[in-house]
Amino acid sequence: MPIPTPDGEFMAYYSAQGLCRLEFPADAKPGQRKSGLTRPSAPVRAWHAATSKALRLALAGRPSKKLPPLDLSGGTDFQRRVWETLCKIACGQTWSYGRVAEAIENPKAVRAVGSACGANPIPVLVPCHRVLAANNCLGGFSGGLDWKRRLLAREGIKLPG
DNA sequence: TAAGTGCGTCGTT
DNA sequence: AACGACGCACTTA
Repeated sequence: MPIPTPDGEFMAYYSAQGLCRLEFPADAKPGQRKSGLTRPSAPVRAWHAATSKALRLALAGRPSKKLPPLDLSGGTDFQRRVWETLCKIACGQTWSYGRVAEAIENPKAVRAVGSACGANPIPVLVPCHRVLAANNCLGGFSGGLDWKRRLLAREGIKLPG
């Protein structure tokens, strides 16, 4: 379901367990089919309201009080451990990939942590953008580095350079 | 200091 | 067997 924001229209997808995917606005919107022939179920509508609110707060660089239930069952065990760890990073804070690796008690799996971040199905709400490389430099971002910079800037985080 | 190279390491495909 | 959203040690200029 679409989520209009000042930064464009995000797309949220729900499973029976909760929010399972969040997509950045598509820069080009070709055959945007009008979905929503059926009205979503009551729980999904409630989840979507929570998602929308949390997303708009996050885009404004503010911590969100409430999140919808997240369905992370799409990932492997390792990925879920990483994603759950990401959720512990407070707004306005940044961790290094190495610190995340330590947090999941697999300190040498630094590079694998990077891969897991890249596979994060719910960017912004699962704050993979708060993970920087060891030298406090940007690293990468699945949605594009410009997004990562913007999100961090709005949380008041300054980057070298 | 800044930029480039090489290698260790590990989960995923 | 190959490939990364890494980290570190170690050159060069």
